Amino acid sequence: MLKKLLKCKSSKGYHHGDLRSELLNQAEAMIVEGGVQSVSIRELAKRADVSRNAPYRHFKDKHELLSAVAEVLFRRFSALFEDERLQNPTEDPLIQLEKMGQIYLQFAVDNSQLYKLMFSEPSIADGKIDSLKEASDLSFAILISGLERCQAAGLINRDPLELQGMFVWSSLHGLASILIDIPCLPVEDLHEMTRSSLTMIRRGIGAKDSSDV
Amino acid sequence: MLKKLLKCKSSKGYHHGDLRSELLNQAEAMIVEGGVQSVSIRELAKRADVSRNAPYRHFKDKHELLSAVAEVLFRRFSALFEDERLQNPTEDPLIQLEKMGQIYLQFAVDNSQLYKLMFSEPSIADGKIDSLKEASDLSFAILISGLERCQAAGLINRDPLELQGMFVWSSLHGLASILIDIPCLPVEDLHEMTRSSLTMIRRGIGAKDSSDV
DNA sequence: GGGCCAATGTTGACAGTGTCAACACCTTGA
DNA sequence: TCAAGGTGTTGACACTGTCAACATTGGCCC
Repeated sequence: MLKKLLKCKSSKGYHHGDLRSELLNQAEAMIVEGGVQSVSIRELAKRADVSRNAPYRHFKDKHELLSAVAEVLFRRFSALFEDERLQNPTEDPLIQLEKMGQIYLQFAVDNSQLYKLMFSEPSIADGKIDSLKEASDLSFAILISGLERCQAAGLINRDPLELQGMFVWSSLHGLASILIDIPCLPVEDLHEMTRSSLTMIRRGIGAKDSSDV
Repeated sequence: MLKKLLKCKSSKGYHHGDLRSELLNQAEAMIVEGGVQSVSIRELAKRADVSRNAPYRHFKDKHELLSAVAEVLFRRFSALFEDERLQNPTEDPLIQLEKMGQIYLQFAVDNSQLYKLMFSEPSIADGKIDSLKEASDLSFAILISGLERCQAAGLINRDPLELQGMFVWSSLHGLASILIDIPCLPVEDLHEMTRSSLTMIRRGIGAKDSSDV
């Protein structure tokens, strides 16, 4: 076992040592460079310095490979939110929620190709890959718990958590998708757009007074 | 010209008559059946009963073909909203807006594969295809004008129209995308989910009272 | 230690794909 | 009538995902 770790990536023998991880990393790099479309198993294998069909020893097919990448991303994504909360544990939960929103959009814009993969791939959809579903549920659970604390503190309405979570997530995901897919807006506007959207998520578009900027 | 129309789709000669439309229709059908992924130029040509490279006389490449399909869809999409407004021209603009929201989500769910194409294809993104950009802008313009009327009637806040439109569109698009890509929710919930989202778009998640169901 | 077994990597093969180039046919306008 | 150009066809190429058969290795039991 120790030997395996030591050997990893050094003196290339017949066995690679940690090909699975290597493939995931290279696939991610390829996606960043040219989008999901640009990923081919053969090119991927070439990058990992391995023969064209080696990846099939670690992933049933291309779809399973991409799903695995998506899973890694969802976990990294969730970790961003966890970190935020761990660093400021006593903060006003509503402010924490807003920060999460900013983190969400920043991640999506900074990693647009990766973000697209996370949702576009028909991967969460077919319940085939349990670990992926689990990883994406985790992100949602963190959002829900944030909303729960806000409700407990009387900072937001006591609507059903699922519906509220769905709405917040929708709004963020929608904005992220639009910013990514229709990049007519200069990136500098991201901050204004984000702030404005978060404000509207809080107070909606309508009626009542709007005296809080 | 008349001859061309008459000949269209009858006695197949060397020239098809209206291959471009035929290709668009068949492509749409293929997308509905198996998603964008399932569309191949060759299979498409086979369906149109024409040799494999004939499509290239009408579309530079596959991307341009799919963009053309997307354009058709955007125009059909916009027409749905226009129809709604034309049928009830004097209605309360806020109610009109809510109806548009329902139409939006219904279309997205009923035509999930087509809806995905409209946004997922890197088509609006690269400004290459002007007519597509124009078609998608049209949808947004209709939304904006709806919001404008609501503002004029004092039914919603007088926030900048672009920001407001962006927020509403984000929320709808996000919900649509999630419902499509993560179909864990039974379809019966669509109505409840839609209603809840539209309510939250109006009054947000937070603070103030929430005494209006 | 020796030898077997499963895991891992490799090569051959095949059908399918997008797309370019060269050719065939047909409609139309001068 | 006939040339031109729009439209459809066929050949060719490089590339892809993936199956099947084979090669090599590391680890485990005797």
